Amino acid sequence: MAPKLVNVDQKKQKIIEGTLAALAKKELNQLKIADIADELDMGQSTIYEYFKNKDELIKEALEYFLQQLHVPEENESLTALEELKRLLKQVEKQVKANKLNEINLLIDLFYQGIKGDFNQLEEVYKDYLDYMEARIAEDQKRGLIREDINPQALASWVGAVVDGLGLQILLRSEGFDIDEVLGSFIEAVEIYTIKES
Amino acid sequence: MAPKLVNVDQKKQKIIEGTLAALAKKELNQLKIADIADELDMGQSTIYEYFKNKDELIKEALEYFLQQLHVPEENESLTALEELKRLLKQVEKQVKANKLNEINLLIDLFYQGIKGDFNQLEEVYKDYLDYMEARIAEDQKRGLIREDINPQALASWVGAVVDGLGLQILLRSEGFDIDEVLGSFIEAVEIYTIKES
Amino acid sequence: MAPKLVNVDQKKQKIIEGTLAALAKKELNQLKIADIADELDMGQSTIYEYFKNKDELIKEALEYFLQQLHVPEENESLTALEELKRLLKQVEKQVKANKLNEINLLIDLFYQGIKGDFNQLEEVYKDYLDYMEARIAEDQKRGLIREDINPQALASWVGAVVDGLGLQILLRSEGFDIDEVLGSFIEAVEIYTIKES
Amino acid sequence: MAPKLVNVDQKKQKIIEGTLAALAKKELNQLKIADIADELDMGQSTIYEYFKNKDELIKEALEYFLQQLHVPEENESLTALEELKRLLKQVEKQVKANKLNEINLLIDLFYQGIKGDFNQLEEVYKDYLDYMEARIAEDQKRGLIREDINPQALASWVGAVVDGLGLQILLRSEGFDIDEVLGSFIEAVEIYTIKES
DNA sequence: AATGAATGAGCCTTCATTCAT
DNA sequence: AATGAATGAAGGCTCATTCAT
Repeated sequence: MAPKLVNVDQKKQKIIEGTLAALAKKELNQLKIADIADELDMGQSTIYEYFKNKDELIKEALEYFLQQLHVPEENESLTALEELKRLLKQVEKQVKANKLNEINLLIDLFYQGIKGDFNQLEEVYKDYLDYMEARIAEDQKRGLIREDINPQALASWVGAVVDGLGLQILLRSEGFDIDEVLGSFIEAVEIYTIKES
Repeated sequence: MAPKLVNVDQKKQKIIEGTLAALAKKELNQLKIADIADELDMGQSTIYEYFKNKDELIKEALEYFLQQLHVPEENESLTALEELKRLLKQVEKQVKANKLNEINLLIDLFYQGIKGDFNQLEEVYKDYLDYMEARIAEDQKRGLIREDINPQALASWVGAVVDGLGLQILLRSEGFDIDEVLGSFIEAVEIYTIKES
Repeated sequence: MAPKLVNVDQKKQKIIEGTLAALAKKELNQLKIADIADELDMGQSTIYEYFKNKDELIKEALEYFLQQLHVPEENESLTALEELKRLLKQVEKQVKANKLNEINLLIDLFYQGIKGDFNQLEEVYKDYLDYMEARIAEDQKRGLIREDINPQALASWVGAVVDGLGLQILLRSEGFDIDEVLGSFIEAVEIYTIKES
Repeated sequence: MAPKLVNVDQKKQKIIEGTLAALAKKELNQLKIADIADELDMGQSTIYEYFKNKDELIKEALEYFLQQLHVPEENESLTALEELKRLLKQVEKQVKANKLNEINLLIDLFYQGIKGDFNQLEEVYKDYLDYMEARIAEDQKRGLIREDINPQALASWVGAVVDGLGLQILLRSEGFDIDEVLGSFIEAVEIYTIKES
């Protein structure tokens, strides 16, 4: 009679999900181990059977969260502009669905990343900009985007707007018409990039 | 007969500066009163003679920091584009002078603001965007900017790019050519806004 | 498999008793959490697992102490005079057993109550006087006590003497013959209350 | 030109009065040196020029307060009953004038005395009971009080009632008819003590 | 003599983490 | 494997007291 074996990874996964669920209710700033244990209906010490310490858990949870945001592979055939629209639409959707939690969590994530407590972010962020840069370069080959544009530079500030808008959304409770803003931005990018005949 | 008199505001100022200096060495997250006292070579309790509590001190320090970033009044005659260039130049200067501390502190500031621990930020940020919006609207009157552009929307995403680039600067240690990025961005804004004859 | 289980109420009880024991050695005024923890040979933080804060603990400890002083229900058939004698006998016993700690603690209790830091006392004290008043009224019905006596007034000053004597006992180290005092007082009450034929 | 000399005792007196004034507004428990300095409109450190430390100041202030309560010498020809009535009348007056501050301060005083932080009290209290005892003994000689009463015992419980009533007054906000209580008590003492013919 | 300024010692409380079952 | 129980370490804040002028 083999003892009941629990798949460790499965359990870690559960705890990570509980952590994210707890983060949806409380700032990372003041998230306690007790909150996570409560969320999971589990003893605090159990968490320590699967994670060395709180930092480790938070790190893995944020990593997992990042992965889930990742661009689906199937989209790789999109043009840069389409990809940007897709991305902005996603932001718009989150705002309209009032799922500010996710944006909020992203802010935490950036914060941790910048502060050096979450090195994964740098890598992931770079991957994301590289991906955007690759789309742009390809579009240039296809003749959809002016060749004299530096793909890396464009990817950089286009990516920046997404992050910056995230901040604004959280910061400005009123007088923020997201449709107008996104529309205006897209238009500017189109005018700037599109090869004039 | 007369005991030593200290200019209270001056002393508060000193403590605030010490706080900012301490913040240059340690995250706001984990900044202790002891750190500030050490930085100032002063007893912890002395700080409490001038500030009600830690939160108050942090708040005033961040406020002071914000004020120093503020646009000089004399610039009010700048066009929107000039103002944007001025702003970007300031960012560029900070980066090149390797004064990342300031940007870093700005990040803390945003973070605190978003988390609701520093309400001033919302106001200041709104002021800033309003200012930019006013510049744009005026330029439209002067015929420098296309009239069909929504000033608020433009101000919004232009501001977002600046913020987003700040994040990127801190996040990407290499492969980030700031001149290229800023140049490209400025160019896009020019093309988008300039009234075609 | 099963972790150590502790009866929470039992543990709280232990801590309360430790608190009272610590109070026997140190004034409530200057009783520190550390004193209680030391008394119990326990970490300070453990106390906070069972009590929200120091005030709460003190409150519950004093409540418990008060309860233990409470009149046994079986005595409810006593006459007012018998009840008074019982009460005074209890005081006498405490004095002779040199259990001044208890009286001392009562003083703390009164002090806290008067200062408004321990609202229970007012209630308990009122209950006690009400009980005495009821005994008196009943005795009046039975014809044991003169009807023209105001039961509430009598209960009031009879109760007062008990408290006042407590003070005296603690204050006067010598020249205090408790038997004489109690005897004299009882006699006065008898003469005053007994219905003359 | 002689330097301005301040009568030290006069200054100490002022500080003591300020302390009592401050005590009228705040519990002894939580009276800070700063409160006293504020009350006197004086720097904290000045107090330390006249008193070694806080304890010393409090002690002297309470002593002064006690002295002021003292029985006027001219009353020494009163009978015990008259003296008791005078005392109770004083209590009644304080209650009706809503000058609970004084009673409150007396409580503090007793508390400090009992706790051993204010040894003067024991002495003063003993003096007071001795005085009452002497009155009683004299009345016995004059034939006003039954000779078989132990003067010390009577003085003791009569004093106790007065103290106990002070506690009750502070403790019971309502349902306390002071006239009734004092009347009943006086009556009992009269009946008990008066020599029956 | 007077006092503004500075401060060290101390206490309550929180929380991540360990231990014992 | 799971967890209830225990706790050490740390930090914010108060306040009596001292120092320098």
